[in-house]
Formats: sequence, structure tokens, C-alpha cells
Amino acid sequence: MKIYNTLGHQLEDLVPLKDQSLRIYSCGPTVYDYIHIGNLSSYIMVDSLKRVIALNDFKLNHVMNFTDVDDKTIARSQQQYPGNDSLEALKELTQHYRQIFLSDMQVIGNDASSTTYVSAIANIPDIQKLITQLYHDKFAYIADDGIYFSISKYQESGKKYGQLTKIDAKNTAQQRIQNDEYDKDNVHDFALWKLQKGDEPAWQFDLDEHQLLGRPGWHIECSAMSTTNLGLPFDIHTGGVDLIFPHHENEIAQSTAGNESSLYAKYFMHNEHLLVEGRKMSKSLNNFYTLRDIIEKGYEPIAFRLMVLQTHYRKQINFSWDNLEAAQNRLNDFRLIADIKWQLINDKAPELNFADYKTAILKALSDDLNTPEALTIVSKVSSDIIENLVSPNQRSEFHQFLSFLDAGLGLSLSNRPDITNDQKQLITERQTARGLKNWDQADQIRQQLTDQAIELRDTSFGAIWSHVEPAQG
RNA sequence: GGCACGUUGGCCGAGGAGUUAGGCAAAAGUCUGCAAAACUUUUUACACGAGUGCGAGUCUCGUACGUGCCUCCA
Repeated sequence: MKIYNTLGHQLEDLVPLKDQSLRIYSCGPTVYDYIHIGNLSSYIMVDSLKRVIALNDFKLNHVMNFTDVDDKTIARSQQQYPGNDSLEALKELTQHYRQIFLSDMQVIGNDASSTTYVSAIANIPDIQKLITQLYHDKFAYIADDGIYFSISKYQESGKKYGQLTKIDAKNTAQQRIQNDEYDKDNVHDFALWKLQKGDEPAWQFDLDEHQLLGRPGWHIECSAMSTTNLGLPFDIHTGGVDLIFPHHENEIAQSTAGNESSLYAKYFMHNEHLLVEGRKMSKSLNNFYTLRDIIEKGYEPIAFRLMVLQTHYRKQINFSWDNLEAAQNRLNDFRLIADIKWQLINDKAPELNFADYKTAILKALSDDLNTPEALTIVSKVSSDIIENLVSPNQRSEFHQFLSFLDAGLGLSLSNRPDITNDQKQLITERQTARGLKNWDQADQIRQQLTDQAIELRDTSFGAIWSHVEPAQG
């Protein structure tokens, strides 16, 4: 299995650091609002990664964090719960959006159950421990408004700041230097701990003789939670491309300062952003969507998943309603095929080589998650099946194939139910009516089934049914 | 200004030197009790300019454009 490693900017074989087990850390959502479809695409990538890893017989341990202590969650919690204790308000707000996030994961087809979720609020002692260590090792210093990480000290220790990107003072935006009013040694130095301002939620932090009531910075949260849960170094770190700098760069620095090795995570995987009609999603452009908008327009979350999988994760996806419509249609076609597993009525159907298809799909997925290629193969199989159905001899192979597709792509094709005996009876009655050329009765029965969300099409092998999805808006 | 990734037919998108995916949409036709499906057709597209090659969407260089990052962001 190969993946593209941002560390080194090349495709690499995926080889676990130890045993056959992969430890993965994903930067999760900031839980202050509904997540948007761009966030979702990012988590679909992580989910695909986990699926492919499992299909390649690796074990895995996946940790994802909720960013629950940051400017946005604090601001929103105070706005939403004015007058409450600020920490209670923060917990209330973030808990609320955590639940919504988990439910979004589920409807989008992401397997959230195999993930360990962590959050800053619950891990303040670990975060403080790491800061204390950095401070004692002289990689951190106390300034007017908090504790900062010293990049120059890190560099003096012989380590490179900028393992993922080329960083130097020249490529710092002019604006940043002008706006930099903080008491920092170096413009790139970043906060590990921020002293309390106003009535922000704050935690007591006794660092040697200093009493530093405050809260952690964003970067240190991830550094502390990843390594306490997965150890150091761990295997794979994931996130959107926007996190490469400074977030992941800073995590590397914090986690490796003072260590012999500068290895934090062996592989970094970053997904490209989702664009809307070719432009960045933003509230001011009025092109900012959440899963709720998709559902309201009558599309299924799983169709959005298919749309995301149709594009390679390292390419920008262009979201548009037309594309989503196309994906929804393609999904409906796949489902048509899936429903055929209950009606293998053509015993002359040519043998399909499911083993070869599986091999080809797994190969595509194992090549840096080439989901578009895998879907192409699925479409090929579909067109074979639509033509001649599947021979009853291949019943179990076909069922296994559908399960395999679900394991790899998560499109829920294998768990579609059979129709009821009454419905089967109706189909038989209709066939009898058709035999007698009693078209009125035949059409009436078809209408009856249509009302029960079952669609019929007459083929040379007989009537084939399929479950119809909810009407589109 | 620095760094990075892109630019493929009506739309979306793989492919990464020779054979030329796939999906979606539209139109016409074949088939059909109706409906649907399927099939056929709608003259093979790769930003532009150079270069290397017997041969270039595919490699090199340049140009243009797009998108992102450069203190928050998936």
C-alpha cells in the first residue's frame, strides 16, 4: 500500500513503525457550530484511509481530537450562554456540537465507532505537563500574555523548523510583521499557553514560581493528545492542506524539542480543499453549506460521499449542485445493482470474475487511495450485471463482493433489504396478468408497488424490482 | 513578495510517452403492451508557446489563468 507523504512530498510504501499496527491521529473539528461540507470531505478521506488500511490487513488505532478550547468555541459559548459560568458554557456548547458531529459522521457513512475521541478540556493536565517540560528544557519562555515556543532555541538544538514546508523570514507576509504586536522573540513563535483575558474559561497552571491562570494554545493541544494516546513517534497524521503550516509544523517542533529524534509522525497526509462553484467556501460569498443544506435540497448524504470519492483526495473537489445530482444518479444506479442480489433469476448469466474485480479495486485503493479509479471498476461491474444479471451459482460470491465494496467505500450497498412476501406475491400476480395481456391490472399492480417505493422494470429474464430512494427536491 | 497544487470533451473526472477510462447531462434511433433498462449514433478532449523524442495530455522550460497556504481554518 502506498500513500503520499507531505513529509518529503512523494509517494511512499506504508510501513508501520512497529508490528503490523498503524497509529493514526486526525485533526478533528472545532466544535462551535455545524461542520461544513469541506470538513466532511476531509473526514471522508480519513475514513477511506482507515478502510483501505483494514483491507490491507493492518491493525489500526485511530485518535481524533475535538478542538473545544479556542477563540471560536469560547466566543460562541459566551454568546450562546451569557451569564453562565464560562467553563460550563464552553462544555455545554462543545458537547452539543460534538453530538451533531458524530451524527453527521454516521449519516455520511464514516465509521466513527473505531475512533477514539479526545478533547482539550479533558486533557489539560497532559497539556500542562508537556508545556512544563518544554519550559524546563528552555524551548518555551514566558511573555506578557502567555507562554511561547521559541523557534530559535529549537533550531539551535540542531533541529529543522519547516519539515513540511520551506519556512523563512522572507516568506512571511509583510502584514504579519506589521500586525505583530505581541511580546515575542520571533515572529513565528507561537503561544503554548494564553493568560486569561476577561472572563474567559481558564485553568490554574503553576509553572515553577509562576501562577499562570489561562488556557492552552491550539497547537499544543494536538501535540499533547496525539502523543499521550499514541506514543511518540506515531505513524500517520492527517488533516486538510491548510493545517500544514503552521499547525502541523508547530506540532512537530513541540513534540520533538529536546528529543533525540525529530520524528513526530512518520507520514503526514493532507487532503485538498473542497471548492464551491470553483471558489473558496465562505459565508460572505453565500456558498457555505452544511449537510443540512444538502438534505434540504433533497439529496442524500451518502450521495455527497460518492461525490467526494469520485475525486482524488489530493485534488480540489468542485462542489456544485449539478455534480451532486450526478453523484446521486450514479449512486441510484449502484443500488439498482445491489438489489439484484435478491433476484438471481438468470441461470444463464455469464460467470463474472469477482475475484479479479476485487483485486483491481483493492489495488486502486491501495495506491494512495485512488477512489475514482476504484469507482470506475465498480461502474464496469455494474454495466455487466445490468445486462445479464448474475448467475444463481455466484450468489455467495456476489454477496461477498457487495460486502467488500462497503468495506472499502462505505456506500451501504450490501445491507439493502429484500422485499416482503406480499410484494413478491404482487409481482407474481402482475406477471400472470401480463401473460393474459390484462394490461390494466398489470399497470395497477405496478402502481401499487410504486406507492410502496418499489420500482419494476421488465427484462428478458422477467420483472426486476428495486427500492426507490426518496424523491428529489 | 515567498511556497504549493492544479488547468483534459456540454459538465464532472481518471490516465502520466505509442493502443486513448468511467460517470453525469442532452438529442436522435433500435427494442418494447406501457414504463424503465439496455444498445447505437451525436466526427476522440487534454490552457498556450517553445524544447527533447521515431512518437508528447503524458517529460523539460517558459507564459497565462485558477485555487490554497504564508497569525484563525478541513
